[in-house]
Amino acid sequence: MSNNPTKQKFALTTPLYYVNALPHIGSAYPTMAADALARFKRLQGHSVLFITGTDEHGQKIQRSAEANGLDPQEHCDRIVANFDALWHKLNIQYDRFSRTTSERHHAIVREFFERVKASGDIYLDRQQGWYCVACEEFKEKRELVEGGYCGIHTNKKAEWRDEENYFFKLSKYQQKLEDLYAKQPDFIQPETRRNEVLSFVSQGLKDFSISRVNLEWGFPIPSDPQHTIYVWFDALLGYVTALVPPEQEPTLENALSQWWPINLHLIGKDILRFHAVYWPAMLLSAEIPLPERVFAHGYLTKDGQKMGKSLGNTIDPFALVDRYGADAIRYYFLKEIELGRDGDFNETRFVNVLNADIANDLGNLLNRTVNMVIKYCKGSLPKLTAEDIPNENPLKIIGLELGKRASKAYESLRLDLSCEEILTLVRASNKYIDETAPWSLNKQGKKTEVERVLYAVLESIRLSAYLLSPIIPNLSTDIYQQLGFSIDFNDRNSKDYSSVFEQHSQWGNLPANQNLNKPRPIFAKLEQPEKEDKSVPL
RNA sequence: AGCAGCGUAGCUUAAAGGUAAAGCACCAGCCUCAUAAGCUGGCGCAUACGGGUUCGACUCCCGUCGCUGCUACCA
Repeated sequence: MSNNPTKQKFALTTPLYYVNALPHIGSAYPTMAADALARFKRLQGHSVLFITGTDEHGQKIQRSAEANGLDPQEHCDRIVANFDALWHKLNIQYDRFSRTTSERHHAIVREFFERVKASGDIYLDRQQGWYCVACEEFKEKRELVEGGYCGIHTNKKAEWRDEENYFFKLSKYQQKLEDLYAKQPDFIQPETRRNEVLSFVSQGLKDFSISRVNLEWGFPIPSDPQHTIYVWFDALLGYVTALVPPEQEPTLENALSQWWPINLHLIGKDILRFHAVYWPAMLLSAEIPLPERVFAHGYLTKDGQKMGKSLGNTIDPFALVDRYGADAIRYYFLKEIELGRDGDFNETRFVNVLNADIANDLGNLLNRTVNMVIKYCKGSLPKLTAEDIPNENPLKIIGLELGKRASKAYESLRLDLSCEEILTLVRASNKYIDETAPWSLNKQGKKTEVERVLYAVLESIRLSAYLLSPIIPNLSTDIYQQLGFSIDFNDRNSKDYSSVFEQHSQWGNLPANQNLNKPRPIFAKLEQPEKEDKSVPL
């Protein structure tokens, strides 16, 4: 009866977040999505490695630290603690937290650099031009405003620099990259992002510089410590470092032996090029197999507007979780926004969605049904199995297809669609109750019919909770426990549910005679936020 | 500026030539097992605008307006 296929491996990453400031909703969003996918894969019985982490080098970090009177490392440690705290608040179950300031990472960076150098893809060249310290980059003359100030940082005067930098021969990989995109059409997702990359690459690739002089906070170029390795040959390797089991030596061999190639890099669209062009080229140079998929998520707006410090409309993820709880936040961002597109946060909409879907449709459904079981069936599940429910039963019809449909949606990172699919069963269940009216059946003494109805509904709730557990693990656990299970969806190692996806994702899995627990609302209805005084601004 | 994409009911989205759909919000009716939840119905008289192709266009073509993204080193 062992239904345990060979464990498939699945490794995925979030971006390694830059620690120049406290974590914001823009970091929380992809991390929640990645967590949901990781949980789904674990649910399917896959062996999962979920990597997140931080990118901690660069002049900006050094500056931020100085501004706060801190040593850079101390500064990083503090910010990292905040990231970690937020991940815990949001119930993010990462497996590895990769920090680019770790010694282990240094070792990987060094080794990787040498590999690429050995391929003849690194060379020293002179770079001259106007340099903006704030941007940390060279500017074209046309990008400067009057007086030689940076166009972006108009209070910063660009400095003339004439310096030697190390370069990576990206140009050499033009054809190989184009072959890759053609051969692996799914390498870059979604489609619009892929098209952007294709168009970019087709314009012809130029080598890019991978070192800076006058940059202290970073790793030195191994053979030439005057130079510091600049972002991409440092940060991207953070994914690789994370693959080394903690007890093993940080070598490329150890890193690549078990979990490579990474199956999914979930990133923001701002760093698409680096993941979809630079990164595969670097790996080709180092003769390392390529990741499977790079998926760029969209950006968030608040009430239809770009978020920004200057606008003063940022969303504080800590405050949001404190106010509404992790599951509510996860649900909103994952269900209401398609991952590959831009999306909006609006508190009124947030409250409406949570109340409608979670408090009313799902929460109340559970509550009303468990109550009926207690009243009409003495508190334990009917002695029935799925075979006792006719195939024409509307819930059975939907339920039997749901596992497949939801899985397909999860696989393609359409978490929104997955939720929507599941909700159709939830809604149908409420409708089914009204149509069959178990309270009337009970009065008429039709015990068997009451039991069938309640069984069908409870099983539908069970399946819905199961399939939603990657998104709302706490609520799913709560539902399962009221249904009499002792399963905790936050228990990563639970043998109770991992590896038995085939059964649990199937409608008809509810055990007969199980004792239900006392019904209590799983999610209290939210109040609409105070209406802001919206004085017309015109 | 060039290239690409988008613009559907108050909101979020569906519908890739054939009577424009769903959820939320709002209103009414019904029910009572339930978290004033649920069910039914209604409202909203929605395809940015202007042309064109077609028997027929949200869908294809052209133009206008608006928004977004990309156009190399934005950690």
